[in-house]
Parts: sequence; C-alpha cells; structure tokens
Amino acid sequence: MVRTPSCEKSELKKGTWTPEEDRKLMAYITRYGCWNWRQLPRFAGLARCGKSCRLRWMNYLRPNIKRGNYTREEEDTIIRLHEKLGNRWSIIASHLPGRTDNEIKNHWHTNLKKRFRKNEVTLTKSIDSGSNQDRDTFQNDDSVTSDHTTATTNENLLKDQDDFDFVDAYTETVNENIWTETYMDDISYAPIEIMQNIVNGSSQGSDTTETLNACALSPQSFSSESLVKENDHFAFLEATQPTSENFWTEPYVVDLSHVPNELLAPLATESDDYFSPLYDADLWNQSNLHDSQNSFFQ
DNA sequence: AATCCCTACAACCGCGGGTTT
DNA sequence: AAAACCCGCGGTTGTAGGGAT
Repeated sequence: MVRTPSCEKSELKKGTWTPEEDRKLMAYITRYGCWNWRQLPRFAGLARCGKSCRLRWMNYLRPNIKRGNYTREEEDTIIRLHEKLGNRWSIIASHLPGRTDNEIKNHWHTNLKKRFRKNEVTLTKSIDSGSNQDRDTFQNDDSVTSDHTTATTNENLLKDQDDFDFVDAYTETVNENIWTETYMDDISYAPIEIMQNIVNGSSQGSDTTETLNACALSPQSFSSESLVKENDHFAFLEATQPTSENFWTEPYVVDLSHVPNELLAPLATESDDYFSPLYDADLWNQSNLHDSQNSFFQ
C-alpha cells in the first residue's frame, strides 16, 4: 500500500514547539476541536504535520495532563502493570489518570527500569538466601524512599523553571474542576459554523447529516461553548486574537505570516467562507470532509 | 571557564489496525 | 476486494540542562 509522505519528506517544520505554535494549536482545538489531525495544521495556521500536532496536543497541551513528579502510588502502579502487561504503555497510561503513555514510557526507561532491576536482583538474593520476603517488598526499598525525597525537592525546581506561563494564565481563572470535567473533545467536532448551518436548517437529509445533527444538538456540544462564554476562561486566546461579544461567531483569524506560501491555500471570498478565513474551495473539494458531507452543502 | 558526560524527556519515525471509498 | 487514508502505538532519537572533571 502506498503511503502518503510523512512530514520528514516535506517542508513542514520539525523539532521543538514554540510557545506561539502551542498557542495556535490550543486556540484552534479549543474552538474547533480536532476533527481531522491531517487537515488541522493548515486550518490552524501551523507549518506542522498532523502527526506532530496530535502528539503535541495529546502529550503536552490537552487538559487533564498531570505534570510533575510521580507519586509513589503511581510508580507502584506502573511497575505492577508493566510486570503484567509488558510495554503496553497506552494501557498502563489508562490506569493513571493525567499521565500519557509517552511520559510513562520515558519515566520507565529513565527511572523505574533501573530500580526494578535492582530490586529484582535484591529479591533474587534474598530468595536465594532463604528469605520469605514477598516480591512486593521492593516497594519499600531505600531507593524508592530516597527518590521521593528528591522528588519533593525537584517539584519546587519545576515550578521555578516552568516556561509555560501562558498555560498557567489559562488555568488560573478556571474553576477547580476543569481538569476533571468531561473534556469537550469527547465529541466529534465539526467546525462550529458547520454546526450552526446544520442547526439553522441549511442541511439536507442524509446519514452523515443526521449524525452531524445529533452531534450538533447534543447538550455537550453546546454546553462546551456556553461554558466558555459564561466563564471566560480562555485568557490565552487574547494573545492570538481580540475577544469581543461576537467572539464565537466571528471568523477565526490566525497569523499566517510564518507559514510558507506553498502551504497556504488561496483564501476564499467572504461569500464562500463556510467556516474560517482559511477556507479554500479546492482544499475543501479535495478533503474527505467534503466527500462525506457535501450532500448538505448542496 | 571550558569541556565532557550523563540524564531526562520531548519529539520523531515506522508500522499496524481500522475505516472509508 | 483493494486502495487510500487516518489514527494510535511503541521504539528510537535528538537535545537541553546539569553535574563532574
């Protein structure tokens, strides 16, 4: 099967994400959701491949990410599950709310693997010497205790060195349940303007349309938007665009100055603009979204 | 002060599975 | 049926930062 070129064969940017790129990605996903990772970077004004955007969002930017040092309970869980499941990091991560598979994998390779092996050796020795010590007793090993002392100290360092002030700005005014509330990405988003077209009755009947209608009409999809309006928690958006009364209905404006020209589709006229200033008729015609949803745009 | 080495972790890459056309 | 596509996973790499020399 022929695969499409990945980002390494294109002109797309690689490497460390800048705060500005983070802002753009957060701004776009917060407003529109991740309806198609492959298409998303073009619409968000990012010169990145979809894969890179997905990774950045999933591992770093999305809500519910727990940062900082691991608790003893978390480490015990990782060790126990790894013993049982092997390198099934995504499954292990599902048992640790807020932790990503990538982060757990890194933590395993840099910390826990050595400690686990060390304890296995200790355990083998003690078994060989006739001890009744249970395998679980490795959790009480001195190295664990000392590491947790270190962890407490490092936590302060982490706070001092945190350069994600814009994320802090975003979270500071958010109510205390934001990290545990149902995340709006649980819904399969289409851009809000599409939803509005559907709700306004501009759609024609089809299976796809019915699905989108159901999605658009779900209490969750609207509650996400109204939640934002009411509580104005998204201060970080101010960095990329001005807020106003009509924020959620205004065209989404992003700075494209850094995006190579070849990556930019020609802008559509206002009358053609279904869901963003980045909308381009050719791009839309080529996209899967068009193929699956064109019936209600006709 | 400069250099080297090590550690931690962010990010990349290739692949396989599932879905759509 | 098969090509095309997207997503997610796990292995690996790149690099920044800190400590040792």
